[in-house]
Amino acid sequence: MLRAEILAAAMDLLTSTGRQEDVSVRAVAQLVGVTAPSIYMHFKDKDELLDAVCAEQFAALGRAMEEEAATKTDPLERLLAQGRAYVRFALAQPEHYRLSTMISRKPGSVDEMIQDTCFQQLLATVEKCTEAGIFPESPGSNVHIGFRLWAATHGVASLLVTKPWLPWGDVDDLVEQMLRAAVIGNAVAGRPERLSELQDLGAALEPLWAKRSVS
Amino acid sequence: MLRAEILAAAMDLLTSTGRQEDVSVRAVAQLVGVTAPSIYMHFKDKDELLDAVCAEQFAALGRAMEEEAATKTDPLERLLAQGRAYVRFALAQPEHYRLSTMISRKPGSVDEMIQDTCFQQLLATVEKCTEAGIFPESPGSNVHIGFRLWAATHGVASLLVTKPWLPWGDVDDLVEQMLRAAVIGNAVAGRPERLSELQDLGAALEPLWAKRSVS
DNA sequence: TGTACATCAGTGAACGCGCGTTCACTGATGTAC
DNA sequence: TGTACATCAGTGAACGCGCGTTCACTGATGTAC
Repeated sequence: MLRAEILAAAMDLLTSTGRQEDVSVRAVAQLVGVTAPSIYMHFKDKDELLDAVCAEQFAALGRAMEEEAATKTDPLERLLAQGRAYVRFALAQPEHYRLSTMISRKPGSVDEMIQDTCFQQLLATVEKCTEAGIFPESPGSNVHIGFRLWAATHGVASLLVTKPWLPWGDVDDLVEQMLRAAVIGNAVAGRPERLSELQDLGAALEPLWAKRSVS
Repeated sequence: MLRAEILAAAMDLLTSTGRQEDVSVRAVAQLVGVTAPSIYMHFKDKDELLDAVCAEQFAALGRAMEEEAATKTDPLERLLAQGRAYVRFALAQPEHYRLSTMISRKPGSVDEMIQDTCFQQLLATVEKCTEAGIFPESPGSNVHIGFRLWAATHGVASLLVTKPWLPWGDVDDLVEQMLRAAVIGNAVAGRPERLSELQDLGAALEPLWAKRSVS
């Protein structure tokens, strides 16, 4: 038996039961066709197994984002493509997404590095966008923008995953609008002078920069 | 013993252990100073108790948002205030927030109505903003904008709660920027003609409306 | 005022369960001579 | 080619545990006469 088989079984189990708490060492073993103690030949304990599941999940997410982004050359298009891939991926395997992003796993785990890879990918695209003049530039601003775009994307993915029964309307539309609003918002925010170009709309938005400094 | 005492104990336990899975019927009973079976005089089962915890949580969130919003009259200021209150509330009781928004509880539960109350509050402010000309108007657009603003706010709250060790920088700043970007994005998105007012920035953002219709 | 009774919140013991994990073991496989 | 031995993935039984929940019960309190 291979470590990979156990990992695959754990992921399948998460998909088929749809409940993280139903993934027990015993159930995984049974699915592999092996007795429970065998698992411990490949994983120190259950936590290590779940960490591996998360790592695998993030690795796959990274691949999905890369694949989708590869179809575009324009940096802005790439950014949107990555966002779409992210949400689509989350919705395809909701329980995996929940496990990876909504359950606190120890920060020192394997997954952190791979998770970071996903973010680096996003960050690279943000940098390209900044070079193209889409986002404002200041020290560290790309990372901040990256975090905010991630938060926006995660926000919509996460709500769709945990509250699928709400009347979201057309999901593709929601995601598209969400991503665009996030891009536009981050492009314009932090540049009050651009807002004033929007004439009366800029005036309506005036409280956004009137009372607080925007770093 | 009162039902309210049990509820309070359950909420305290969630705070003090910081782990949802440590909230057992037995532990709650012990904290109240009562034996486990007594719980069943006030709650049908564990699920009903957790549902009540969620409901209480959303009720408190609603109060926090209302309180914060009450300090502002300008609709845009109110919107930002509600967002700030939301995130602050989530960060004050991270495990409560996780339980309420990241664990799938049955949609038919008590909490749905109260949860809806929070959203209605946000929606009312969005409507006022639309009337003030901040957001574009089309059938159902206020609800869509409400969902997107919620997603943005939840996104940042949720990441801060589940991944507090990431280098977010100053949290207040992050939240403020996030909320502003969300507002601006939703104000401008869906009105391509406004984007073109942004001159060269508008040109850079051109892919956002060039290839797809924005409803 | 005193007794009999009903009410009912709370008790203590027990149920069956599935869990993660351990341990000494088996038995097939590959290698050395 | 045949025998002796080492390796080691996988086994089966068992451990202790905490869980949600049930059940017949107790014992304090309030009411009726």
